[in-house]
Amino acid sequence: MPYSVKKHIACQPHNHNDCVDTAMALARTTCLEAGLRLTPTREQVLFLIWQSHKPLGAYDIIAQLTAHKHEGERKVIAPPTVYRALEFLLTQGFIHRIASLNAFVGCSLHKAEHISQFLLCSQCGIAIEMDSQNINRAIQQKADSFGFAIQSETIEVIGLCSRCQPGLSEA
Amino acid sequence: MPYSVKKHIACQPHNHNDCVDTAMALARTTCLEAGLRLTPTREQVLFLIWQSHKPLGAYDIIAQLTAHKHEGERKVIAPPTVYRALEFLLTQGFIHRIASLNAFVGCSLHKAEHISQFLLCSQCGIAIEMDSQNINRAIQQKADSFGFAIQSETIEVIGLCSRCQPGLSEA
DNA sequence: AATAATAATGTTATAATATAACACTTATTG
DNA sequence: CAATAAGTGTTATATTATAACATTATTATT
Repeated sequence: MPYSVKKHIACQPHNHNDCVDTAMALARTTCLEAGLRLTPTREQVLFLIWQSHKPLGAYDIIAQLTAHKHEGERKVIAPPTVYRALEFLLTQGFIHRIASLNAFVGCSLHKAEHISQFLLCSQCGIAIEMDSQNINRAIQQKADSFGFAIQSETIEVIGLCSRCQPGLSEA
Repeated sequence: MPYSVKKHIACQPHNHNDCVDTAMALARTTCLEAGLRLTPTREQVLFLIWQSHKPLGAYDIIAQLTAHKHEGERKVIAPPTVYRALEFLLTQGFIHRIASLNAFVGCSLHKAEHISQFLLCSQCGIAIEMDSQNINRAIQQKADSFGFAIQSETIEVIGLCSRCQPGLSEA
């Protein structure tokens, strides 16, 4: 691997618990400050999404919530419950929806904008969130040239991450 | 509207039959040269997609095929038939799938690459295909920096087209 | 604290999108 | 013309998402 290639945190060994903790803490703080309610359901859904290293489907979340329920609890989590939590988390910018995968992933940027730029590995499934001003500018420029007013963006680049390419397995 | 704003062909009054004819002719030629079969089903599906000014859902196509069948024909078009045709057309690059809409739209560029860049109007539904080398470069650059090998791209920018913005209705 | 208003969740049903599996037919090849 | 491959028909079902209405929990108001 060329020296100039930097590895995304998601592609390096790291203590993912820290990522999760940071994200959860940020969500709690943000909700507290904005007077929004990070209810147990919403918090659990956010946690499960963050804990996963890959984008998680809504029904995966349902399955995990059902599996992880406490002993003696009888409740079955139905789709609307999860989809409502997802909608809340999306609106707050805590997660992104990956349209090409019908799945959801934690937002690792602390911005309110509805811009979503991802590299998605077709082999291991990892999602690397980009934050490229060059991409933003290029898109803005092209949209301007058509008199098009941008509301939101879905940028999903499918390919092979550095770890999944033959001959690029070493750091 | 500022003078610098160019209008996409799709946003201008134009004889869309010409667009459709050109696209169909290109598909026929391409298939002929490549030894591929543009069967009646595939041709009909491509035609319906091109005829539509908005991205078309698979079940819209099924409905139209069923409605447009000739008198006396008894055949019911089932989902697999249409999805197979869609897969063929996608593979050949004759159409694109818009992931954020679960819909399909004709490819107005004559390139084999699996790059898909669209401006999608959230009001009128129009799909404007972009072909920006600046966007490509910016994405390629960012992908390179992560050692990520691009296979395909889904670039979908949602917003308001020039015709759907208040105060921008005149040419 | 009791009440009203609001927000969130539970529940049932169903809509919308997509594919698996196998049978059958049509086209192409040798 | 048989053998093979390619395409389609058919049935069933998987997957993703939402509508509609009842119930519970939270917050604000008397």
